[in-house]
Amino acid sequence: MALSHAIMTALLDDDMSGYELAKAFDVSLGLFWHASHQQIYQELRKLVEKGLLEKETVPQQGKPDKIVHRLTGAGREALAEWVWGESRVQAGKDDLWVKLYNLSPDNVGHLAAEIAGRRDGMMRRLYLYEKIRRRHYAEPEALPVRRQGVYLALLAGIREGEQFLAWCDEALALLAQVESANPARPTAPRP
Amino acid sequence: MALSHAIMTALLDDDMSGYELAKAFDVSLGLFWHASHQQIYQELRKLVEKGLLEKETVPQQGKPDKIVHRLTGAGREALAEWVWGESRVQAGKDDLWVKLYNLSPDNVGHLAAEIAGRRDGMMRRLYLYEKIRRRHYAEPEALPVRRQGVYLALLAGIREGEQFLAWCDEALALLAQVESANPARPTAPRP
DNA sequence: TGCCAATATGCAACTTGTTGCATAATTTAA
DNA sequence: TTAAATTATGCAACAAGTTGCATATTGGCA
Repeated sequence: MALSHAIMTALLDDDMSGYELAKAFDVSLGLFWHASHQQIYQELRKLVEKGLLEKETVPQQGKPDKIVHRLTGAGREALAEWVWGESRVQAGKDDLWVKLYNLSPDNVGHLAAEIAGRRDGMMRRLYLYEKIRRRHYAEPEALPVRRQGVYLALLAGIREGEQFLAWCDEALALLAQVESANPARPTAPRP
Repeated sequence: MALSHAIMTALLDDDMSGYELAKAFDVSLGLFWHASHQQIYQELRKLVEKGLLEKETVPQQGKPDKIVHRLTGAGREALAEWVWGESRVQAGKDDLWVKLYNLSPDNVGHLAAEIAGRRDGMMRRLYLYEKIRRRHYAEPEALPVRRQGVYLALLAGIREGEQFLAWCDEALALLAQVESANPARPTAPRP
C-alpha cells in the first residue's frame, strides 16, 4: 500500500499533525494521491506502531492540542527503500467514460453539461498549478534534486490538464453536432 | 458504486459470461475501468439478486458450461437512470508521482528506468488504441449515436496517452541532466 | 447568551477491491 | 500418458477506502 508512503513523503520536510496532513494533501501530493482525514489518522497510527513515525503532543494557544508526527530514521530508510520497488498504477476510475458508452439522444445534453462542468473544474485546477509553478518552479534546473522530482510531477499534472481541456472542447463540439442531428425524444426532462 | 454500471454497460450489446466479461474488460471498457474476475463474479451475483440481470447456463462443446448474463428491462432502465446522476471521479493512484517526490541522486537512475518502462507500456497501449480506432472509428460522425460516445472515450485515451509519452520524454531529458550533474554516492546498487 | 465555524482527533460499520486458493472440464504439447 | 494451458466459476480472508457519527476546544458573530 502506498498511502503510507505518500504520508511519509509529505513528512520529509515538515513534521505535521493529521489535520495538517489532510490539508496539505489537498494542495500538494494530494493532487496525485487523495486521502480523507479518517484514512490519514488510521494510517498514522499504524506507522507509529511500526516505528516509522513518532508522535508528540503539542499544546497550542487558542486551539486544541495537536499531535505532530515526525519521520524516524527507520521511516526514512523504509521510504528510500520503497522507491526501489515496483510501482503499481491504479488506473483512475471515472464514471464519465462509462457514461459515454451509454450516449443516447436522450442524455447527450446531460453529458455535455457534465463535460462542461469538468472543463470548468480543470480550469480552476490548472490555475492553481500554474500559480505554484510560477512561484516555486520558475527555473526548474536550478532547483535541488528532490524539488526537480516534484517539478516533474507538477508538470505531468499540468500537461494532463491541458490535454483534458482540449479533449473537452473536441467532445463538446461533437456532442453539439449529435444533439442537433438527433433531437431527444420528448420524455420528461430530469431534474 | 459504478462497477455494476460498467458491467451492465458491457452487456448492452452482447450477453456474456463472467469469464467473457473479464476478457472484454481487458480490451474495451476495462481500459477505463479495470476489474478482476473475482470482482466481476461477485458483482454479477448481486446484479442478478437485484433483478437487473438474468442468467442462463449454456452448455458448450469442448469447454465447461458457461453462465451467460443478460440485461433485464429493469437493468436497462436502471442504467439509463444512472447516467443522469452525478459522476464520481476517483483520481488515479500512481506510485510514480509519490516516488518523484522522493527523487535523489541515488535513485534517479532507477526512476528514469521506471519512466522508460512506462513509456514503453504506453506505446503498446496506444498501438492498440490506434488499431481499434482505424478499424471501428475511422469516420466518427457517421457512427450511430452510442458509438460516438465510445469514440469520445477512446479519443480521450489516445490523447492522454500521447500527452504521457511527451511527458516521459521531457522527464527523461531532465533526469539525464540531473544524473550527470549529481553522481550517485557509491552505495551498493540495488537488484 | 447562544449558535456557528474552525481546529483537532477518533470510532464503528460498511462497501469496495485484492490475494490466494480451490475446483473442474477439455485441449494441446512434450 | 503425463503435464501444462485454457476455459470457467467460485470461496474466504484480508486490505483499503467511505460514510456517518462523536467528541472537545476556542473564537467570532448576532
